[in-house]
Amino acid sequence: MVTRNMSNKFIDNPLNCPVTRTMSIIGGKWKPIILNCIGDRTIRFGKLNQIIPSISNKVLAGELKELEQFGLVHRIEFTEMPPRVEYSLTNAGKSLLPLLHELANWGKTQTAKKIIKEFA
Amino acid sequence: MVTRNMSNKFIDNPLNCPVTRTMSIIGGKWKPIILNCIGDRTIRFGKLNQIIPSISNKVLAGELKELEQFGLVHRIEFTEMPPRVEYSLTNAGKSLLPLLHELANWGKTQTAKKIIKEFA
DNA sequence: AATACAAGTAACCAAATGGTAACCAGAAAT
DNA sequence: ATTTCTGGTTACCATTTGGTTACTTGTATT
Repeated sequence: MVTRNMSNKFIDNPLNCPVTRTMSIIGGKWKPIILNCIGDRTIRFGKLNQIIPSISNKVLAGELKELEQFGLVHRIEFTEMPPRVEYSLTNAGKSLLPLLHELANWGKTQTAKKIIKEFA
Repeated sequence: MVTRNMSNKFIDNPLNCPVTRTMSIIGGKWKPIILNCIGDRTIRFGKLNQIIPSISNKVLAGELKELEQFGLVHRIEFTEMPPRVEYSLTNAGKSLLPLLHELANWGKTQTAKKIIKEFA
């Protein structure tokens, strides 16, 4: 199995393609939104759930756990009752912010809005 | 259903979130790779299939059809035998190139490579 | 007469993803 | 005594996505 990218370099495996790597890390329905929502602040689980009410807490918990395993998100658990958990981006996570910003910017264009309007 | 983005604006529908819009247009396993592979050139179906051998021609055909419907890809069919079809990016499609470039760049970082190595 | 070519399509199947609803802990407030 | 608070987990189900194989078309070559 051989993949070749735009500059005609051979790639023996899809994960050697940089675009594929990025997408397999932050692709999916919720990850970029979550990362973007955390941004530069420290935020509690419940607050995230408020800001993105259309995500179920099961899925939110799962995505956050994955992002934490990837080292993109930092999780601090306070052993209180009721529990408190705070999330923030690690430096690796913050390195994604410019990309996420571009993602958001393109989504603001008329082009994007028109496509969504027509097909969603 | 109400979503609020980083700047704390309310969003009554996930598709009012720019990040979600972009992801629902170019997200998925293959679309960003295909767009990036087309880039600034005109390219035949078979050539794309050579460059991305790990995609089945059924899926490649489907993704290209969607991208064409979105107005991101231009398709010219020559009525010859055997058939010839050429794909290129429309201006709307080309407006994605900076974003795709950023996507690729982040995928080239050590951070990305390390995550892939550990979890794929 | 059979085979190859390019660009798909059709039928079918497997896996990943996402969603729902119920439940848990242990202290504090009603 | 019951309800509330938070940050989850579990079991289960539906949808979406992606993948495999075989087939088509008309001309040209072996």
